[in-house]
Amino acid sequence: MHSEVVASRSADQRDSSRESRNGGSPQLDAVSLAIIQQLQEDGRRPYAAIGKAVGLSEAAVRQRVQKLLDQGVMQIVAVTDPLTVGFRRQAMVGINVEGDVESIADALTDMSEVEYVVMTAGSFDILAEIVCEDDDHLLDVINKRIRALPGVRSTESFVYLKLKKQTYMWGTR
Amino acid sequence: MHSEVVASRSADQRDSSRESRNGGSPQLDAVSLAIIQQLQEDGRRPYAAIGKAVGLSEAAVRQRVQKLLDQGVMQIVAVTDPLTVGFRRQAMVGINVEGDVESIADALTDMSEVEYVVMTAGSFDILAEIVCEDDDHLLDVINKRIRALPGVRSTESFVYLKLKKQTYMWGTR
DNA sequence: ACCGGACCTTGCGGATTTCGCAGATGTGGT
DNA sequence: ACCACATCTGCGAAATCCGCAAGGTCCGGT
Repeated sequence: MHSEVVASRSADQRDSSRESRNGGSPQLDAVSLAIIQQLQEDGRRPYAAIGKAVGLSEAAVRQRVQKLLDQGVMQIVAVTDPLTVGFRRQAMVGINVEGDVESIADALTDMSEVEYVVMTAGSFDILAEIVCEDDDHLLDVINKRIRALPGVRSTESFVYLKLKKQTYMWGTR
Repeated sequence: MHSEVVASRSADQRDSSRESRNGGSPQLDAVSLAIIQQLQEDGRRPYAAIGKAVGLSEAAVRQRVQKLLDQGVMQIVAVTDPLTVGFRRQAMVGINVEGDVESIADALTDMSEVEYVVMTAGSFDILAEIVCEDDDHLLDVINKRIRALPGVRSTESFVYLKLKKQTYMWGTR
């Protein structure tokens, strides 16, 4: 039979009851974690190779991956460096709102230039990341479109000077 | 022969000289953009299917994708929802620095809990996103590790209440 | 006008991967 | 004990990947 992790597999599986002690919706066991880890290194890695690495058959890996995708636990996608794709201006915008915060957040979500929207506790109600082609574009989005939303009390912008880190390695620790 | 886009293909390719008017380092033409778009929808989509969609042969798509990966223009990876993977506390931290900003940014980059680091213009010198398992963990990272860095003058935290949008759709517009 | 380079196409096998299904195996509920 | 359910394994069959070779076209340089 194949390799390293195999011996302890059946035990590991039973562990899934324990792992499910995370509060997340569809509980993840150690094996699924390992699979995700593999796919975080290379989203196109073949199922057989993953199976060998985590101690599962090719078919089993396939089923797990499919379920993880169906459940929305993960997705396999191409991610790009905004700079090389022609977006030269980015900014984080802190927003303060009067009235319904969530409806403002929804409005931001509908803007294609807005890459990231999160409601927060602290001196901002919402943080939104904006990706634009140039300064004009950025100015337009912030001043004409965001500030124009009814209920937006104030905004503060943090223009990106240099992106130092950007990982997609959740669950890898 | 195959299908829709074929007729206008040779013309499209010649357009690539125009598209290269973006300032990005390794200029991207419209076809590569379209390929990226396909892989943003499904990172495992077969080359033949992509070729049909963008009007290229399977072999050509294969070569392009390989080059895009080699050049670091894009990567194909699994991305997960932090919540379901067991990280229940996230925050954005604004940091003010005295002295060398970049060395502080580098120090943050080395922390595994720090998912995102960017140097900014505005009332913060650095923004860092932190992903933690629970409140204790978050508190530890912010108070014990970040504030402990020599040169960090002050920090302000924005704990995430609700993530509303998170896309990886750059270049898709 | 000519050549070289970059890129695409078509075509082709062979190795690899994907995919569906049937047959274990283990677990929990009644 | 027995059944329902979930999961894993083990296959072939089909599809995909991958390298390679032989052109073709367009462009820029000399």
